[in-house]
Amino acid sequence: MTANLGLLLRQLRDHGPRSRARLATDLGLTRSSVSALVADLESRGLVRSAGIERGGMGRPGTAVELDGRAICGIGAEINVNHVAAIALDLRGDVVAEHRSAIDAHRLSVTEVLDRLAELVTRTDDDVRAGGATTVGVTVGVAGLLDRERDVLTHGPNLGWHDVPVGAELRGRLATSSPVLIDNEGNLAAIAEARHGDPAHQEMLVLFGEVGVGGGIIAGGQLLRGHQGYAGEFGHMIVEPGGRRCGCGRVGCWETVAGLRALLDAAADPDDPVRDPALSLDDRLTEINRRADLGDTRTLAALNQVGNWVGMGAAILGNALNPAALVLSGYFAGLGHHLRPAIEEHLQAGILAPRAGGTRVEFSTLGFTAAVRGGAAVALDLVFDDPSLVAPTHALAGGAR
Amino acid sequence: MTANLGLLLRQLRDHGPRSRARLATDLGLTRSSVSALVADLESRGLVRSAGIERGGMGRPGTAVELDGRAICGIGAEINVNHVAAIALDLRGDVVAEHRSAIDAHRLSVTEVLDRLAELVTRTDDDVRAGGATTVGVTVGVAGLLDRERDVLTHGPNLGWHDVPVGAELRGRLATSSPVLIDNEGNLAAIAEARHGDPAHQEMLVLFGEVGVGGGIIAGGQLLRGHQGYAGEFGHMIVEPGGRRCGCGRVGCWETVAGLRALLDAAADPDDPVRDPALSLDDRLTEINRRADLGDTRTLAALNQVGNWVGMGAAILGNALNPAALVLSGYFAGLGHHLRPAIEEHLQAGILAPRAGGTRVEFSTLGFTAAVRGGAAVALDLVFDDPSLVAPTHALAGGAR
DNA sequence: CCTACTTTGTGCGGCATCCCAACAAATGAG
DNA sequence: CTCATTTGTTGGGATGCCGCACAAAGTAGG
Repeated sequence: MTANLGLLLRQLRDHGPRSRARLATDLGLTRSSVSALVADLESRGLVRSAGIERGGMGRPGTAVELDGRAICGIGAEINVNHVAAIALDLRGDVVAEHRSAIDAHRLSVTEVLDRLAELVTRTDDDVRAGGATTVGVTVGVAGLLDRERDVLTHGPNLGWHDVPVGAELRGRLATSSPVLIDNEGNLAAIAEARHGDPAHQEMLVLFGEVGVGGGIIAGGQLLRGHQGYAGEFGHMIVEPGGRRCGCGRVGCWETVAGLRALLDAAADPDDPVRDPALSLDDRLTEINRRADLGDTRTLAALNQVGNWVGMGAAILGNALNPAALVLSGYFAGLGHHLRPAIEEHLQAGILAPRAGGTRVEFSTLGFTAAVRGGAAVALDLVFDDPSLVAPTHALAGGAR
Repeated sequence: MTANLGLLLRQLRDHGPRSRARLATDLGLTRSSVSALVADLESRGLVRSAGIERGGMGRPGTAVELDGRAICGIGAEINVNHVAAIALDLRGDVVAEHRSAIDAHRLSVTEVLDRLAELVTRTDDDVRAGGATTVGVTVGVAGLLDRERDVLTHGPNLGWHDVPVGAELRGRLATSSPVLIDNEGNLAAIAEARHGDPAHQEMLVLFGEVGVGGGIIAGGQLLRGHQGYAGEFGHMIVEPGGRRCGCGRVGCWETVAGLRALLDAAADPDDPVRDPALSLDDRLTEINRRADLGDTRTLAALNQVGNWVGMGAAILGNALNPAALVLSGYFAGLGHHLRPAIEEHLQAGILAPRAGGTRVEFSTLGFTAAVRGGAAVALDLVFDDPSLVAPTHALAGGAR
């Protein structure tokens, strides 16, 4: 069984370096089994020794830690304003990162895919230059995917329909490693789950940009739903008879909690913070500045959006009872000013006492969450079955 | 590894009797392994031969099926109007059933628990009389549970607070088998998942009574959330500034989709369909009768409730993308008249094309869903680890 | 400094589980 | 009646894990 190999690797990822003896008690295995497993993983270059670990009486242990030098996973992203790619090693450290600003509405599908393929190729070259191997590529796309047919069926924000992103990219990359496609919000959720407190096996991630998406982490794993459409929080109808949404319906959550709703309330149309030509980070910084100075209109807008975010989050909190509500994307950048309204509505709207123990957290990953999640999905191939990585030294046994 | 033992048992449960060869291809094992596993399970009395299975060329196979005679699981329920217990065998067939009408508001906690314990004891006696063994008891309660401390913390409908239901019942039962407690709506969801199409590994169950509860089935398993409070759909706030709810808040879903909302809209206060002394089944039958006759007030009330049910379900559908939306409890009894409004709002409110493939179904389990789910949870102990059941014949190997 | 004790990591025999290959059994096709 | 096909069983072998014993490397205390 190769299962315990992955189990051990995950334990090191989620809880950091530790001795073989500690691993044995943590995983319910014997020390001898762990020794054998560690030797196997070491021969594949996935773990290494990390110095002596003193602790009280008895012989000190030699800590084992993840070794990031052997393999990498690549995550990529196609968004309205940019394409990007990142490579993470087994430890989750950034090995390479490339990003390119685009305007998806002015470029053809082919051109966008060409750009992305170039970024991924450059990233893969960086990985190889470092002596590592890429085990997989996962591309996040803003839209609804048919993961069985490997096609982006509806990408309203991109203006794309029925694009076989995976196949197109595979053709351009000429790589042997698997190329997967996934939903942008889902990947962001995976990244937050990896990056946050590992005790939070149940979390709800809200990713705010122009739209509002996200993902549900249940039992430590992403909840995808029947056709992979789970997490389309932005289109929950929370205000019947409210504003019209880009999706054609009326009263969707993202019409009151999305970036546009905030900007409409906070600034006049000719205000620079509403200029799409400026970088989003700069615009958010300006909004924060105004709020810090006590500008009433800005504060009112933030309060209003925070109220709506909290209301929607409370609905989801009653349904899902997450341990943490992670706010990512533009929500994170304005977290300080949004928190009071969000927490107030969460407390008020959730049945369970003290909001069911749901903590409100703001992401520190910024807008790289989606690509990081993509890389994590690629790396999961190895965490699921470490025997995929061939042994390097001619040491112990063959590759299964 | 005992894992494949349970895997095989589940396969038989979910997909019916089949030959060893078929099991081998289904599960990705070899025929020889399956033979050994079946022999093991047979020695424990969990499976048996079920005649010859002809199919085309070659030697016919001997089908293997679940054997219900060895063990049973017991499910029980504490509700405002009744306590109940049921015993299901491994096949899911009803072996014994007992029910007792009560009024929880007029009885003390002790009296209610005494009543329930008596029902469970009688059910267990029936199981034993049939020559079977009870492997576990699961009690469903209408309220919020702290499953770690094994306590019902908040049961507003029952008027209970901080009652250690599990411990109290264990004291009264003097049985060695484990006694678990769980949320009523969650257990109903589990029962629906077992009873419905096994392909529906992702489903959303709404259980309507005075309150509205339910559960989320994701990946074939119940989603419990951080503290086990997931599925409290009734208290999602869908109508800010709406009606006051029993929970103290305003605009909860169950104030517009619960039984009381329907009755308020459909009948005057002195109408017999609003008489709590009459059985709920009879009152629902009367409502159906009026609707069938075309009574405009009744139809309008059903339409209005159906609209709210559909709206709430659409919110959850966007978040969860289930394969099926199962309506249970009083929704099921009025399914015929509720369906059009529900489906209309589901189609309108879900972003994914054709509502993400979510089918609307009405439960056929009636108000027994919760107890059946409880029994199923108890039986899961065996499906998780069939080696818990000691071999009966002095045949092959010891019990691990 | 030396001994007793504690904890870590490794080597070896044994057991359980599963796969592979071969073979007997039961049936349909010709 | 013979052959092809599929099923179920048997025995040999590989693998992964456990249990146990033992060496290694430290602390505590005299």
